[in-house]
Amino acid sequence: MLTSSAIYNSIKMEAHEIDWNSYYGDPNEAYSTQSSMNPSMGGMAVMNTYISSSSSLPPMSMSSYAGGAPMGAPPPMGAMAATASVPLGSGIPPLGGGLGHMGNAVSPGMNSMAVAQNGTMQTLGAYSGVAPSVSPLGGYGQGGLCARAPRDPKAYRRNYTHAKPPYSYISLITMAIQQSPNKMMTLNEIYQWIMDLFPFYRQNQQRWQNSIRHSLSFNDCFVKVPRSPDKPGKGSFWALHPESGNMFENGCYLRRQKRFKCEKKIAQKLQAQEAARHQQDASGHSGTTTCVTTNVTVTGPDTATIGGSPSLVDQNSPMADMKPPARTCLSPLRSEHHTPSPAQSLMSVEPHGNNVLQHLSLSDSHGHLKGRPKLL
DNA sequence: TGCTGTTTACGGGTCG
DNA sequence: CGACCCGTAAACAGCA
Repeated sequence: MLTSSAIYNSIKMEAHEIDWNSYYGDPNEAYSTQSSMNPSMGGMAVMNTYISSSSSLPPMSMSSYAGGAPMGAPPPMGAMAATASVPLGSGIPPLGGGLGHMGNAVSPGMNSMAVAQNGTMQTLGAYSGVAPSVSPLGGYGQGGLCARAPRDPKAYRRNYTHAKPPYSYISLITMAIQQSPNKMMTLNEIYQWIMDLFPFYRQNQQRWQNSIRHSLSFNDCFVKVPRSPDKPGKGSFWALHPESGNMFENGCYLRRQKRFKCEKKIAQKLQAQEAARHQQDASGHSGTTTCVTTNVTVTGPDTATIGGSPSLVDQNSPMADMKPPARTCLSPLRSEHHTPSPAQSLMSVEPHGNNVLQHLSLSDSHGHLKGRPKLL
């Protein structure tokens, strides 16, 4: 069984390591850790109530997740441990055995919330180590790091349930997608998943949902998977770019170490801009007979979209050049064991029955992680 | 009409 | 201090 200290040791903290157990010494505190609920939870000792418990969940229509695995009401924490086919803490690698691993290890019947919570369990380890500047806690709860103690700590802690989680939207989306059976979700499912887990996001929905949409579109690490004709509905599925695997290194979901960028996509964008510039130049020199030729290659309606049609992912498509990342398993979303990459997962559910993403695993990658190559 | 998706812009925070 | 990441707002287009 993993002890909380084992989890602490296994996760690279964003900043300082804080012993929340000692801070929340009072088990009756609203924000005490939940290890007392079930000893078998092991590492759950570091879990706090940023994650919604079942009791706090309002009745809401649970959408059916991709793959048809219905998401029921989250079970109590104790039930989670009891229903998990893999005893929590026993088969989980000390590092990198988070969402991705659990998402595949648990029985399909086990609701995805449990998986998510299991996965977040480790994430919260990093969470508890969040730097004051990053955490919504501010200086709160930082023990010796606390710049100014709240006048009424208990009252503060009670509001803590609905405090904003320290995860970026990209992290949340990544977690949501990773925990889904098919490693892809619709926009609405992502909304639901986030709201189910984090009460904070049940308010101001317009604001953060706009950010979610922006994140999905703007970040190359998310790819759109069109619906199959036999699965009509609104919106496409969203999956993780196969190359985006190590955005969150060392289990830290607070801030990406590297930003995933698809080089080919960038190149195409530059080419398009170049072409536009040439065209503008050409029109500006309309008196001349100069013939401007460009090398712009049209690769499809949306270079970030995959699986739309057999011809969509061709050799010119950025997706055609993707391959599963070399997994050294640093993120809790990935497993030491062979967790199917998002691409591999998608292969089994590709809407049109084409192994579109097979391309991804066969050809060289043009995707890369841009940004700080160095870890914390 | 509302949702989904894309894009641009801007400001704040973090890191080397 | 610059580069980068992130959150937010907003405008716009397409679609069910």
